[in-house]
Amino acid sequence: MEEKEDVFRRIRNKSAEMSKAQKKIALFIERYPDTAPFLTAAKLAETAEVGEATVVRFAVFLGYSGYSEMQRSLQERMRERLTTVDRLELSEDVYPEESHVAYEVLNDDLSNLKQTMSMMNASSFAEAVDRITRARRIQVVAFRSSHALGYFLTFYLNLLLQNTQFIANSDTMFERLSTLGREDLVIGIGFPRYTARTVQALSFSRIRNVQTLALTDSNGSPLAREAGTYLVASSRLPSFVDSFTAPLSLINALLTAVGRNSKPKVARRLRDMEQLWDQEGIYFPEP
Amino acid sequence: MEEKEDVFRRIRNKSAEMSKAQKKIALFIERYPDTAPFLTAAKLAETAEVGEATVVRFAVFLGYSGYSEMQRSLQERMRERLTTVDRLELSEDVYPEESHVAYEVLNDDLSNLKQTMSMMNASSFAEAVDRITRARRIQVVAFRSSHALGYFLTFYLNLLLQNTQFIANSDTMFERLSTLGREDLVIGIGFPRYTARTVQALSFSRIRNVQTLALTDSNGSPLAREAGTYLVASSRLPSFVDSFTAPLSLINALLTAVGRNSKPKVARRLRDMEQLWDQEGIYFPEP
DNA sequence: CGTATAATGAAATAAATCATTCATATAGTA
DNA sequence: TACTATATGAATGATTTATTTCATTATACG
Repeated sequence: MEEKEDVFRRIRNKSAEMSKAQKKIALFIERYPDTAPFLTAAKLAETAEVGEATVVRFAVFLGYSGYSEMQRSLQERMRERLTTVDRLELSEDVYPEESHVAYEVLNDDLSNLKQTMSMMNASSFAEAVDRITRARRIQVVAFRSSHALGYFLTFYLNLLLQNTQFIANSDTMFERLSTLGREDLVIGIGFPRYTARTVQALSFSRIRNVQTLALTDSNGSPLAREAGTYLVASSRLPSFVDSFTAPLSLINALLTAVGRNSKPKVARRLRDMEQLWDQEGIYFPEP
Repeated sequence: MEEKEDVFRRIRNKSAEMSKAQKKIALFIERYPDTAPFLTAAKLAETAEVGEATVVRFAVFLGYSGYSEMQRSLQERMRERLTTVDRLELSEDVYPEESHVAYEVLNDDLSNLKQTMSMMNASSFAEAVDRITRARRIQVVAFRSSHALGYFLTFYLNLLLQNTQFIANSDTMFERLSTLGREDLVIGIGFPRYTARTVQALSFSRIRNVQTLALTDSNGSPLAREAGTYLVASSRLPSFVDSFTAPLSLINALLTAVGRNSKPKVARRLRDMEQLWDQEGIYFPEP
């Protein structure tokens, strides 16, 4: 089969010899591949903050006869992407052998997310957000493969509230837990096969009247039994790996909610960070 | 919020009062929803075998100001189709106020996954799996919020291959990278705002003929430019958090593929680990 | 069957969009 | 720093595309 010379490949091949303004255009197209195909040359120029003529020259530079031809190519490519996604729902066998696994797994994670959405308990979620927002100190407990989730949650909670610590190995766990009181919160994260220590952390804290929140995979999980509030996210995959995709998304949701909830305190801090990011970044404004 | 009045709904509502030629147009749009948005009025007229004027009148008949507006509506709809999951459209209203954020975020992560699937490059994926499988030693480089992803990937690669190390702070990075050779692999993970060190790790390694693989958010990412092979996963959220849901799912896919690739070796290893875990009581006993 | 009414499409006109020009700005080099 | 080569964008011209007009054809109805 003929080598596929779509816009994105051409951009990649020629990116070395691009001028400043051309790079702006390239970056925009790459970052917004489903907006670009519909834009007129003028609109694209405006959004990428370059002159209209430069956009046209960019198309020629990539080897097209003009802007129109490049646009058609972008549209063609978008149509292909769409059929790829749609076909997925029909049959998995259509995909080339070498990437079949990828579609399988991503598709299962799609299901995990949908499942999680439909199982979501609104009041538990609200309660979780409330507890996090009010807590004096927060300890996140997550071992082994859940470590990644715990780290992520801790990282962002500290960005928001500056009161969170991460317990990632069990050596000093109980010492640290025993410093907590009833205004503090322990967040335990555990998925099959559940780590015994995480369950212990929750029950230990609950007995001592420390608030507890669990992120786990089902209502029947041992963590759910021990925690004052718990949230559920599916993690099944036809693989030896457990999928933390849905739990991670749930954590995104929690963080976003906490961020919006504690507006006055957090808002300025976030705005400062945004500014910092803007200054340092080479990002395009959203289309 | 205003009821979503897309072209297809309008067509259905008005199909009773359509004339013969209008029915032709409606049928074409419904049958070729991913071609129609790109056609000019003349082309659409030709393909549907009606006059050009009739096409324009059809748009007005549906309540648009003209053909252009209908076309924009079709394009809008097409863009949404690429990311939105139809089945869930209903449930938005079902979500109560207090957990609406959750709905929003999880739904956006669904979009991210879908987007990632549609952008997936099959041959790059296969190449990535191959490089991981063949590598003598693997170094994973991931800083700041990508840390969680890096940790997760390292954790499982070690489970599978026992040859992976994680570079999470930059102090000793170059020392460690300089011990690698052409049979080794560096995996860089970076999302906006990209950490300069991660990019440096990749370019440093590439120059020294060490194999490189990047996980990043778009073709335009600086990591993509530096890496021998790169995989793309969307990470956009309307929040201060970046979403690593799709990247995580991609990592799941990589791990699963690597696991299946090296079956006999891995299977025994996994069995051994299970035994070990059982003996040490790391995991909570299954009920 | 004949007339009134609505629908249709080819062609003319209006609007939008693309491509080119040229004066100015920027980057690279001696 | 001054000079050259290159890149850039506002303005203009060319082309494509949408809309309107109007003569013709199809349809409904007494």
